[in-house]
Amino acid sequence: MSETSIRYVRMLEQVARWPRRVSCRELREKLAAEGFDVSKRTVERDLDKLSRWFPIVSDGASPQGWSWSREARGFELPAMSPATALAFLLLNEFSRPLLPNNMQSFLDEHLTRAREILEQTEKNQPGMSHWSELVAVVPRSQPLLPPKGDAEAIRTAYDALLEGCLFEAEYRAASRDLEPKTYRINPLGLILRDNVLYLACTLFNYEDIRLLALHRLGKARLLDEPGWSPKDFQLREYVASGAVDVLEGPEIELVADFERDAARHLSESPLSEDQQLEERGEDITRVTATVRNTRQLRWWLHGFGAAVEVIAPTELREEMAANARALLKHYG
Amino acid sequence: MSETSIRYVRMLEQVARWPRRVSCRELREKLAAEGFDVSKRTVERDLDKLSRWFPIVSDGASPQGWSWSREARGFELPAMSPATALAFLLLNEFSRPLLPNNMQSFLDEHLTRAREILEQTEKNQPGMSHWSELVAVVPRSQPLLPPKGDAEAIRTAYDALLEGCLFEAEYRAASRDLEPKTYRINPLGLILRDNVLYLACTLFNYEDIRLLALHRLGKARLLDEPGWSPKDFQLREYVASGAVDVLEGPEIELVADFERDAARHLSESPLSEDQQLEERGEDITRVTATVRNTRQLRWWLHGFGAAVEVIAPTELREEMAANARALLKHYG
DNA sequence: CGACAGAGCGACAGCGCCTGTCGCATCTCG
DNA sequence: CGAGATGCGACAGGCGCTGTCGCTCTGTCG
Repeated sequence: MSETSIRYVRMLEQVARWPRRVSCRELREKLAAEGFDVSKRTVERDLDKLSRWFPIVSDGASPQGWSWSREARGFELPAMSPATALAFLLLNEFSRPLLPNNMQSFLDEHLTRAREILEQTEKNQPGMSHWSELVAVVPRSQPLLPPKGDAEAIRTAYDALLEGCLFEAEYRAASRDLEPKTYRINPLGLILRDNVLYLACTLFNYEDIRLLALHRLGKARLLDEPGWSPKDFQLREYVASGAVDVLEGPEIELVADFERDAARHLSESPLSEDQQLEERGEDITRVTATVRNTRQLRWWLHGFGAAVEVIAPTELREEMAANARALLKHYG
Repeated sequence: MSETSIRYVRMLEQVARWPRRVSCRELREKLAAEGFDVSKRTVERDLDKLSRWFPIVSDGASPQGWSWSREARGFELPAMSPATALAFLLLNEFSRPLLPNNMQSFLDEHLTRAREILEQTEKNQPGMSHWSELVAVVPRSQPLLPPKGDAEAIRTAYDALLEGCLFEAEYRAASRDLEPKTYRINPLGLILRDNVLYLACTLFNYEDIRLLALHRLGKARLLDEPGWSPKDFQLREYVASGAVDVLEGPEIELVADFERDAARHLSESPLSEDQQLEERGEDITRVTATVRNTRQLRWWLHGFGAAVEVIAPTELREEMAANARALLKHYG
């Protein structure tokens, strides 16, 4: 079989979505690296031909820069299966309130495709409910509205992180009235907490690690300077060290008495691999499990209100007791 | 330009991933529907040619069934951008403990691709940290382990829902010792709650809506009978009606005093569009917002422990007070 | 068991698409 | 202003693609 058709497909792969562009010269080199040895003229002709069938465009400059048009509806091979499309929809419903909206935007093209797939599937199955009627999410936690940010600036931060270079951006501090300040930022990693994305980084030439909330960035531009890593920096260790405000405590042996209804779901979604449930009659289930002693744990236990009584460890029980006394002071 | 190359791409689109298969005859009809009028022989030849360049295989039966091989690494056009790949990674980190594992599996091929994209990007940027060092998630809620289910059975449920037909499966009731029973199931919709997927459906010829936990299904097979909708059934309304155990209450005007640190994140991730914050000195922030009166709301308020005092509405305040008294009884 | 329809596939000839080359116009940058 | 690079029209040759034909094989139905 002629290599021609295959070359076309590879060319389409090499052309990236707008605003990234590729020149004929680069394209020819990349193809050569894959074993397709063709003349410059052929590459030019191919791009011209492909642009008649696919939404790829040239910017008209010299040398020409080719890219997939911004709103091009792409596709994948093999095509997304309807079951996967359904999973995407569910994921979207589920994660919308839990994820920063700028992160959602990265998944949008996949969601668009998922909807197309389902619509197509539906055409063969008239009479069924519409796909949007097939999935629903009952949220686990109180939905909070995700913060809005400057999409352009956030993308720049992603790119800088990936390319390992510095960037410059304005940052509005948390206190509202302060003027935004411009920083030279050396990105080290992304941290997602609740529905806020933080960028771990260093500023200017300082060595200390800072956290910037991505949605407070603005007016960003990439710099042509390589990034660097403070010695021995490891994102996971940094997070585990508690710098992000949530202490990863040591493991403890938790013992707590739950009202039976409250404990029921733990039999299917256990707290830990070694969790044990013990019915103690009179509507009480005793739960024993090895868990990390975190703020989340307290939050979760508090959530049950009076439906749970912590038995051990004693320090935790004492904390819960103190909290109960403080609560009663509020409500007299 | 000849239509030949375009036809190849369309053919690759029509061929689905294993175990779904397509025959030469079907393929020819589909191509004809798209305007590619070619002879049967040509389709046969094309498939043979394409299989030399792409991981598509024939099952050897007669008539032959063609599909993308099971472990084929697909690709998409235009290619996934590195920023999107990073978002996928973050999403995966984030959602792993919150989603049923069977749902994760549907996203696996996209994750594989995301990792490839990042690895390729990294090759041009040596010296940077590895991509897995670029993202971290600090969970918002107590991580529970997602329940494990029969992947095959779950996929069958998805397929039945999409194709609008009945299926048959075993179901293990929540009480462990009961024998699994076999049901004829008419799927109506999927509901995700916490990290458990439920299938809204009717059983046999009954009219009443039931919820089955997907991970308790086993030994499923599609039936060749069309599904049906109970009259006036609407998934969203069904969920909103509180059938899924979480009551969607009416809207209330919540007024509550938070400790200042506890309220800080509400300035960026507000409870509602109309939320108002008011500093009341002495480390107290008063929050006013219109929210739904749900169990989640109580859960969320409880989570703060003594760091929040509900002022209005009075019924809710009374509930919180009662809870405080009950708590103190536990801890003496 | 036999007949028939449909599918797979090798062979072949002709058309037309793809390709490298050449030359000229245009653009960019020093 | 000039050198080097890029864009593109023209052209001829080669070979890849296509429909047709015929043979073989498989599965099905009576």
